[in-house]
Amino acid sequence: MPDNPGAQATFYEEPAWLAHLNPAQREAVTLPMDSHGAILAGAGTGKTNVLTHRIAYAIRGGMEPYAIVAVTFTNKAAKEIKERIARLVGEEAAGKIRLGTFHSLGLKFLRKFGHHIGLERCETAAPMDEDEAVALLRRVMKDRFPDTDLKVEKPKDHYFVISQWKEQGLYVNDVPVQKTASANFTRMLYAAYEAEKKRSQALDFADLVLQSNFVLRHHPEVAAVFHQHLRMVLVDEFQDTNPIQVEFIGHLTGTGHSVPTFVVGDDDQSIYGWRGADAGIMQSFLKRYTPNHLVRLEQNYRCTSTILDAANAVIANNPNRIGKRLWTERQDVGSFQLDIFADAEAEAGAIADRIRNLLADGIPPADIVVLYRKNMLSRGIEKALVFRDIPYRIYGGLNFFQRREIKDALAWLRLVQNPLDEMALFRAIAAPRRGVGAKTIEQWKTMAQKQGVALWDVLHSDKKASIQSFVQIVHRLRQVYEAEGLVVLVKKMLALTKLEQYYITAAKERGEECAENLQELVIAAGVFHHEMRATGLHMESLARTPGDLLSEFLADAVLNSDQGGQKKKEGETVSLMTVHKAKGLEFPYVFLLGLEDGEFPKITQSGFCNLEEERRLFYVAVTRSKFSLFLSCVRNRQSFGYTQDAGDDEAEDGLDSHFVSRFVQEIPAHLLGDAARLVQASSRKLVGSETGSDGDWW
DNA sequence: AAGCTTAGACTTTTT
DNA sequence: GTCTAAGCTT
Repeated sequence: MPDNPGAQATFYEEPAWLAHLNPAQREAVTLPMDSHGAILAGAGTGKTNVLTHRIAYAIRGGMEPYAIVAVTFTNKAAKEIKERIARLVGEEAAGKIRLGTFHSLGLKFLRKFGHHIGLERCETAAPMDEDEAVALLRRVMKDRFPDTDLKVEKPKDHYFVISQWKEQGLYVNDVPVQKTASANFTRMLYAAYEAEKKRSQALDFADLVLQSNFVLRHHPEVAAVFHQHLRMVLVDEFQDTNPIQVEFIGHLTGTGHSVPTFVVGDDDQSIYGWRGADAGIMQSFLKRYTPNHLVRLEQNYRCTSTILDAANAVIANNPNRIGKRLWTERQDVGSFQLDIFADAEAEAGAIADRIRNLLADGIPPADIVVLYRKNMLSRGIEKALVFRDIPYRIYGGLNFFQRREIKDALAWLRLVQNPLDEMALFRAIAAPRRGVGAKTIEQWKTMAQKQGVALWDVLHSDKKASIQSFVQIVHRLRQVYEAEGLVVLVKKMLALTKLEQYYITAAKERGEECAENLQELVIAAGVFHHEMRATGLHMESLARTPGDLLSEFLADAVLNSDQGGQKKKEGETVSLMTVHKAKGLEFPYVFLLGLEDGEFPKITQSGFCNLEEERRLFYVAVTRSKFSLFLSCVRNRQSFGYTQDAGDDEAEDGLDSHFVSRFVQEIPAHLLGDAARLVQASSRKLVGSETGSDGDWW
């Protein structure tokens, strides 16, 4: 390193700006720049701080910002990291770092190099969302396998399996012959799905990474450009990466992993196994990327010792950990309690009351979060909060860009961006209705095929007035966009298509809401425009193509779909989210509800349960709390409008038997106080029920 | 082709 | 209970 000052400059020992870091953090930040590093960072141990300081350390040492790639798992994390780096090295340098999620980096890559896989107009490409991908598969099934009963062979199920294969890195020809007829049918569908996708120039989520890998594999000259220019690759939340993402990283770091790679993660917080992530990925990194340094961050700055004791005790039940134990210097106790309610209504009411009291005591709403295992559980709390006039914000669930009216509007925008987008065409032409249905489209399709032209060209020769006006609107909007930009385009689109009036009359009670959402879309476009202006490029990337605003906006609507469209501002509301969404976040007051065994851990109807992953999920939930943690469960929880009893026999103190989550029972009794007695009463039935270490357990 | 009615699914987590 | 898709009617 010393004899190569140009590329790596001088890295001094413990500069003053690193003085506030603890020894382990400082060691991680200042690891030799020419070796790989794996940072095992427990919850609340300053993981992001280490990552951002490592980047700043490199830049201050003379590394060019654009020689650094940093990959995160969510857009939110990318944004936060960028802001924090900006504070360390300034906006300009921070803006040059190639930072983004795997998917946004993959998209940027394909926008530049997609022509290698036959992607036309690749520079403005955008992926389909999941609904569209499933719809495409359904169409394939109908066209190619018309005898299939779609109620038996559900498109969604097949899409799920195909996605799993793709996340594992299996291309069509890599999937082995399956054991069951149904699985082999999926295998056939995979090929047909890929063919149709290619024909219609569409991409699904997995393609963003998988197809990028394909290009990098088969075009070493492209890959070479990256590892020649890159000096450092960093991966956040490395425990959640799946095989195709690991391969993507491998392509960037080059043959023999010549580019120093710095991964940060926590095997105890690996909660995306269902998406192909392998909790053992940290271990295999240590084997494959050598030489390397492993640094453990175990001092926790977030939680009280009570909460840490509980979290450590629960996670200790997982075998196969790299192993670490969080500790804190904090002496304050906060509060930690469990409540058991009769039903979900009582639970929601009690939580909402408690939140109201906290707010009355002057606690800012932004300090409070309600966490749950699955989105559906937000409903009860929502109701209770609305009843008490408490402002809240739901993260995740059905998001803004997935609403029907918004998707219709986006279809118009997509058509303006690319008239050859057939899916957008079908959607836009029916919103509002203009006398075109399945039959007409079939005719057009055959006509297009016969003449060897695009569907869009066929529309031009149609003499019907409604079709002509449709075509005219698209052309007119294109001119509007080119002359006046994105925001005016969205406004004019609503005006010319009369979508708002259409929904007000057609959607009845929901009409007003639809119209409001469409107005919200104008605002979202304005915000997006503003952000792009402010930051130069929204998604910094490997392939920094300038890209036009419309195609960036459309891609953002798919890749970053949970942002935007929320009327209440962040910071003024209580937060509601799933535990998955909460990873990486922290709140002084955390409510964790729905802690019934079978719900959390989730046990499927077939009896399957990935107990270790569920336990990690519980560990993530508990360690979000900076001060207070309120756990709760109910004896009866309704689902689908029906009441289901939790247990059929009763313990002597009137409680149903096995309903409290086994994870709660793994918490040392002395930490739970009064509630421990109740838990113990319900735990007798559970003794010995845990058989296997993971996977199926009964 | 559009609008209405009904049947069935959804409920694990997300880019 | 709520939402969507398929089926039936106009």
